[in-house]
Amino acid sequence: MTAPKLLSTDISDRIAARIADGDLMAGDRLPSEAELGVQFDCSRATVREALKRLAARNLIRTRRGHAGGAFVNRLTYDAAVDSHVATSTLLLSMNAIDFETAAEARFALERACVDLVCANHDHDDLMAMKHCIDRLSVPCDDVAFCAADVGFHRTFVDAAHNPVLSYQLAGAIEAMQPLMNMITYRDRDRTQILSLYRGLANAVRARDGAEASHILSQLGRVMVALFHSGRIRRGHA
Amino acid sequence: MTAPKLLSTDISDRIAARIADGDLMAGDRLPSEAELGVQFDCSRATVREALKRLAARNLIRTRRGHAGGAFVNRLTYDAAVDSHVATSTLLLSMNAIDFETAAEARFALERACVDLVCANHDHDDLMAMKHCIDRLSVPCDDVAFCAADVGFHRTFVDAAHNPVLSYQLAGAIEAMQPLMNMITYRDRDRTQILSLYRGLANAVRARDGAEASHILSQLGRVMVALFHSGRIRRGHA
DNA sequence: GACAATTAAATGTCTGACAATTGGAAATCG
DNA sequence: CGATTTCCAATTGTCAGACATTTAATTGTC
Repeated sequence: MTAPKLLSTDISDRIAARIADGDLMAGDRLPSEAELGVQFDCSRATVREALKRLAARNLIRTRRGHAGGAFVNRLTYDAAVDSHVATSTLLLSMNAIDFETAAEARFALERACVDLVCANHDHDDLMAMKHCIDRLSVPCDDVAFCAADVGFHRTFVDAAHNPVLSYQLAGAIEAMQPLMNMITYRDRDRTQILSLYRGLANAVRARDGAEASHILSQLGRVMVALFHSGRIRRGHA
Repeated sequence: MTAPKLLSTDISDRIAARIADGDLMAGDRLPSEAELGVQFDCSRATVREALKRLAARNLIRTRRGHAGGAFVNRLTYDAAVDSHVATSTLLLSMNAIDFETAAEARFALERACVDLVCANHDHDDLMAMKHCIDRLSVPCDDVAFCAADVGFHRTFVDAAHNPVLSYQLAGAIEAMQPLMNMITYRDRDRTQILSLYRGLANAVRARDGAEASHILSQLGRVMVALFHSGRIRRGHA
């Protein structure tokens, strides 16, 4: 007694399999909804529900009009990052992950980038990091500070010049933002964090991986300490 | 002139936002399709398309029958890993990532786990790693070898005892399997890899992070060399 | 040849209906 | 009274047909 598969899920699974197998390539056009209805021997409404599933997974996009229809999507890095971030955020929020676990994972992952960042970064990366630090230096509310903070970390990761790494890390970094948003930063907290960021940027410039790694570990400890020092706002944005 | 949002996507986005905000909690029941149709002033068909989108993203599940309806899902780690793996696999396959880039990212990420694995592993983890090595030691075809290989790496990562890390890494590890499946392993290749795995397991047992990290770097180089040595099968499974 | 009107093809939405499933309530039987 | 069966109502799953909307190609006109 397996689950009696619903018709619409069966259809979407079959089409998804053809895409994953490379049978349907990016850019290919699927038959029209009416034709698919004939092929799968079901109504257009059922086909549509199957297509909506695929569209939600970013596997296809639909265009209306004369030469419209459903087309197999090329999955871009941006779309994949969006999807990854959304899933990660929901996972953390729905499973009551404690801050230590999330922070431990995040800073471990960022340390994983250190060697590549030191090896591959260029002048533009350093400028981008400096720009983020400048943004963090001006007075602003906690939410804006956290948003700029996320920007700094993503800039750091991108400096590894490895898109797969950037994609994977984006999920970990962005998903932590809701947790970080709960922290109320005092001025001296911000000063301390900024000082560590400047140190990190300098270590990267000097291509000193050991120092950069060390600073990231410190950062992790500082964030956990901040979180546990009681300065927690309740009721997120 | 932003994109003229479709009604059904607008509805699914609004419901998704309520879930992400914690307004709708796991287990909560949404109004029936008919009621939602009244609320959003649209037909049931449109509501259904919106709900199918949410179902495809694992945000809700639907039950038929008397006390049925759409219920907010608790996003489990397993479901999140499945989604992450599917997205990562598609991303790599559709964007023609070169093996170096993917391998560089993967082994960097695994090195990120080394310290935690050495610190947190227990006896069960060591046994699980040994079991995977045993499976890799028996003669088998390349596909089975790769599958067992994936098992070893996931066991290693899980030994860090950080579910967030396991979740993130699963995407990187599993997504590389199709690329790994293209390699044809000679006996001496397998011997070399197994020897490195045994060394890794021993380093973990000895909680020697530096040695484990070193072995992982070696592994990365070996895999890239194997891939570039011309022993590539074409036409994946 | 350039521009406007027409048209055809396709998706987006609506309406109404029926089938399938499920949980609970009512009826029945021991 | 208690256990079992039957029935019923609520809800999703599917179907059929229609109309609205959008878009690109075609045709017609100047």
